[in-house]
Amino acid sequence: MQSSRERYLSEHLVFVYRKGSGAVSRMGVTVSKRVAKQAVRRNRVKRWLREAFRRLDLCACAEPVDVVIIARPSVLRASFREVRQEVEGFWEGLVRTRRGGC
RNA sequence: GGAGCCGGUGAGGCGGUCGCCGGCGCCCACCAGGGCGCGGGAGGAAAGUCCGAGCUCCAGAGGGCAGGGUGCUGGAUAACGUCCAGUCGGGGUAACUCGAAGGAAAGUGCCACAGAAAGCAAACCGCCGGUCCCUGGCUUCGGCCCGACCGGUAAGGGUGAAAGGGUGCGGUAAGAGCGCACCGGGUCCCCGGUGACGGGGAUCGCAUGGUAAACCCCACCUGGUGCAAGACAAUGUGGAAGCGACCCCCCCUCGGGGGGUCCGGGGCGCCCCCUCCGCUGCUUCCCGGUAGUCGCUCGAGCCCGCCGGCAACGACGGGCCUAGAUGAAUGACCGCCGCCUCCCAAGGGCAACCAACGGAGGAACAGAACUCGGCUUACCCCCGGUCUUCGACG
RNA sequence: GGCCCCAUAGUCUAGCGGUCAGGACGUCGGCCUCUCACGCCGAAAUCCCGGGUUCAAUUCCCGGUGGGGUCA
Repeated sequence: MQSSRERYLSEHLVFVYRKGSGAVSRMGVTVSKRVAKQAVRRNRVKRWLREAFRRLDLCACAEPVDVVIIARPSVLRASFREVRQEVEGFWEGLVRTRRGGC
């Protein structure tokens, strides 16, 4: 995944993605210790990202996509609402190029 | 009312919607798996990994050495560097709290700079006594001062973190435990206490500074390894190295088996005891590949009652089952109630003060990773104590 | 998750408990030179932080913080 050239950057997040190999779109999360030393803060960011991804309309995209979301240290200052908007912004930009249904 | 001390089984509650991870039951399915229902799902520190245990493997965990740890006393405990009760010594007005708190007459080392001198006594300035008159000064010509030499002195000055008990009086040429009083200290005896130690008496003018979180001595404890331990499976007919010497006995054709001595190796610091291995499959190392199942949650467990004990804790009886993930599960949103701080102030009270309604804000530190017992560190707030203290008022 | 190390000028490092914490490279200032280089002189450190032991701590002890290594 890391070798994929397709990337999308937002204020607090980095999205690395490529055409998916499975039947449905999948996602992975990277929250390093650089983001926060405390495990509880890293876990909260991961839960936010998983929750935001779960609420996307995955059927909007023509082909399945694998994406890795990397958190930047600035997410700690953001709220769940902001994080969710960034994920939705990424997904809408992706869907615009690959319109379709399930 | 303010400030504080100690303790705590507390760490918002209820309801709803969408999700996540295990368990149990039923159903569907050849399998992979899926559906429905019920029930469970982070902490007091889950953290740091600083101690102690269980458990695991190293054949055994047996002796010694090295290394490490602990260090007032008595008890608690599976154990501890923890806890409880006390002793002594600091801190605080107090409630209370803190203390690596054995030994410096077993030995060794160190004590920089400064200072005369730093551990054994020692005289730089000074003080005092004696002798001398070469030099200088004064002279009433006897001498005197300065000085030199010899001796006494630890009271004063100065140095230092520290200078051989402290203060006062007497004493003396000047001084000095030289003598006395009080304080401190050593030795011995008696009494109380299991003991640390405390109290009392006698006696010694007092000799031998500090440092052991310097080496060390004494007492006690301690084998290593850590669940990525370890077990089973899956995966390569992969590569390299090792498998010794001699003697005796038996079956006796080649050959095979057993025993002994030495040698080599393993036994996770070293040595010993003991023990295992030394050729047709094992050991060690390297390279490639795979991260599956178990270990994995019922345990020195939690709650209640009662008894023993000042207490830590223990005995008995009854009840309960309370997370098991593996790139790693608890999140998102909404409603109501409750909590804290500040503002406003109806009202209550003799007063200090308290305070309804309303408004604004806040709710910490932090996420199990084999499991327990502690310690340490982080942290808004809340509750309790016939707790302490200060202020105001009656 | 377990275990084990390290921390000293900008960087890499020395440092029996005792004055001014030593050295190399680099940086800055000055001298030398017509200028640069070389050379010479000089400057810059909370010894990671907080306690304790000691007369005295970079050093010894305890507790934190931040880095690094290793183990299926």
